[in-house]
Amino acid sequence: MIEKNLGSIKTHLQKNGFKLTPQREAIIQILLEKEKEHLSAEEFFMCLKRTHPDIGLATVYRTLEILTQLNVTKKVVFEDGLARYDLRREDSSHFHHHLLCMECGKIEEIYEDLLIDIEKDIESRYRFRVKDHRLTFHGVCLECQKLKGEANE
Amino acid sequence: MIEKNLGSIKTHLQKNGFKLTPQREAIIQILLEKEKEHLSAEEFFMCLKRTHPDIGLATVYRTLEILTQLNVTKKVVFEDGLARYDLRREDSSHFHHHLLCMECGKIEEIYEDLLIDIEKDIESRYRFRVKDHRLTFHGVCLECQKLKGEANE
DNA sequence: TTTTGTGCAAAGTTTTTGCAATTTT
DNA sequence: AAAATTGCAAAAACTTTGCACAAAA
Repeated sequence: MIEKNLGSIKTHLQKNGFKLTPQREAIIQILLEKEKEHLSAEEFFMCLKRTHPDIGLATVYRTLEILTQLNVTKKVVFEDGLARYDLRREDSSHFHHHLLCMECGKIEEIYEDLLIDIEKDIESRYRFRVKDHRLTFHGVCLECQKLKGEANE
Repeated sequence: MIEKNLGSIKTHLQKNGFKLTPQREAIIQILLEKEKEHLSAEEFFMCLKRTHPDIGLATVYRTLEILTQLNVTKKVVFEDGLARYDLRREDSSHFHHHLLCMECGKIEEIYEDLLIDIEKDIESRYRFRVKDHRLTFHGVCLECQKLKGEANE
């Protein structure tokens, strides 16, 4: 339902009774531009400084909260405790996982649904209605493996 | 390697050059007692108040950090941003996932490795050396489904 | 014109740190 | 005795909130 373009997100906001402000638009713009990054509120704020020097950090937080509520973004918190906001690819599905390098801190994204069968299994065996998930693999990325001169096990 | 009993964790601490203090012992005790809960540092602190009224919150944080470093505990952060510390079942494996109810906030644990094949796949296709993972399903637990009078879809 | 949103500053939370005193080994 | 650990209070880091003013519908 939600496409990853400015227009549809704007429409979606309005349909839900939210007003369209330049600040919100700018934040959505960043979201689309930096789709593969995993920006924190502070980082959004920094990105916006150039084009919107007057925007307040509180507005960034408030907007990201609305977008998360509207299922446009997904709030993800890793073990550092920082909240990050990722654009959701589609509305109903949730194919989106992370590979977090323990050496350099880099975060890669994976866009595959690895969990379809597992979710079905959880639903039937635990009688838990699954709506979403968070899956992150912690490990060492290829670059850091090379740097450490690791032999392939 | 690490068993879930006080003695072995104490030995493990000592082997790694950490001293054995009553505070640390008390924290490990709570960890073992409340194994199925997902206590934050503050909650550990509260639990300890009765038996160790003089313990400082900073000590709780410091000890939990050491235990995490030694792979005795696993730090888990959900979307509320609060750090929680779970006892690891075993040292090398990592069979431990969560079901987080979006209605009542309850956290259930699952002790099955659902991800063995997926991890192998990630290792070979992304060349990412997987060391650990975090998997949480967000959804509605059975009790809340009943409360809401949901029909089974 | 009514309602919602904004920026700012202040307050709230959670976690970390510096340091003198204390405890472990 | 030497080294590590503790509690406390202060600081840091991140996020939320109150409010008067501004902007959108």
